[in-house]
Amino acid sequence: MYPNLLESLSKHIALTPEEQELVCAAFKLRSVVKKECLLRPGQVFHHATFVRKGCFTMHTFDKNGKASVVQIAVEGWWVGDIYSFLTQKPSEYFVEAIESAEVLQIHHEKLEELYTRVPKMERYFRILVQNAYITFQNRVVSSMRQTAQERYMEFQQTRPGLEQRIPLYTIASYLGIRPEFLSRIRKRMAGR
Amino acid sequence: MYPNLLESLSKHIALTPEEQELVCAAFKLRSVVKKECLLRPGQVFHHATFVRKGCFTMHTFDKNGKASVVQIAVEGWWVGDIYSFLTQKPSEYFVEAIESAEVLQIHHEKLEELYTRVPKMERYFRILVQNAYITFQNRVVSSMRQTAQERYMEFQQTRPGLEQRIPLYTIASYLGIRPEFLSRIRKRMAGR
DNA sequence: CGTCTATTTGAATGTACTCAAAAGCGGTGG
DNA sequence: CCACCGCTTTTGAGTACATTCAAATAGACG
Repeated sequence: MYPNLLESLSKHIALTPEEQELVCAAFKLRSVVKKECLLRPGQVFHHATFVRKGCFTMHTFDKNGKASVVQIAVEGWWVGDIYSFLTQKPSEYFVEAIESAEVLQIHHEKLEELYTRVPKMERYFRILVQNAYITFQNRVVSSMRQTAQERYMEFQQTRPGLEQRIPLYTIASYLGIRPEFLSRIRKRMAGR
Repeated sequence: MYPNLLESLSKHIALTPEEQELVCAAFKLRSVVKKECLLRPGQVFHHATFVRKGCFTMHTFDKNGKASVVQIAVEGWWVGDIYSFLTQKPSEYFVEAIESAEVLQIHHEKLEELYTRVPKMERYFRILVQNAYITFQNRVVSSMRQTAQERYMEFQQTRPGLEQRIPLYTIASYLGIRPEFLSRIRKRMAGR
């Protein structure tokens, strides 16, 4: 049994004890060392992946070799390329552990099977996709109307504790700015 | 029967003639005059809405009264706040006709009913959400690594014909820039 | 035609980036 | 335990991209 997974599920669906067992039995625990990649461009993201411990980023590199961080996931979050998982088409992204981590994974096929036994899970994953969708829509809107500093302050509020845990350059890339500039923003906010 | 709706459905699912009838019968045709709103902030988006003719934007205004255009939809597209529709929660957006238009609409409840008769439709709408999701994810990434001019050129390619059809300030807002600047970009691209 | 709105232009400004270099920091091996 | 290495963060100076504000021009519609 995986209490943190169940807790996350319980936010959207109510499972009976039997269903909880079925669900947990379907997932496998996997350890991931720092800098290990769960996904590389060209690969299909085969496993729905719940972070039990540690921290991941999903990112790509542009032609100049600069990273764009699309997603940051810590304990209690799902990580990975949702689109590649749903369509089982190759991804364009890296999914990389930036701390040593533990994840709970279920293979795409096995999830389909689980849906037939625990249909509520289908609802859960549908809600997950909806939320991911709204997250990106909001990110588009806030990148249109907010300055880098405003986006950084929003980041601090919505993702408390992350700044002291992950490198500055990762946050900068997530916010769509250069590390040098985030450094200046921090200095400015500290009041010199 | 609505041929353009059926054509759009056929891109992802194959319907029998009987199913096609069922589906078309479930939709209602509605005329919309220029500047009319199908949705305003605070309202729930009750109808899945397919554009048969004309053009719509989905947008909000920030505290300074500046619009942010989140979506532009023409014939053959679906329009509206997917999140509000799926969750039946109030929206934060306007959905406005920028040309007089005709849409095909199905109420949220009636769609649920249609799902039981034509289960393939559930698949169709799931794919629609996935595509909307990937669209926004790509927009986040391209706003991180591209200049305004590059985004504009991408827009021209992915949405051919739209530039001569909708106002410059709408495109500018969609791209996240000011109209004056888009005007300069166009001038620059025309070669003086 | 006149009015209203949309677009263009100019000048000044601000926000964020580039490049280069210095400083800080953590780990590793002598 | 300290010196050194590699990587991250900070700092400085110059620049590019995009905005602001104001005014002029162009287009659309009645």
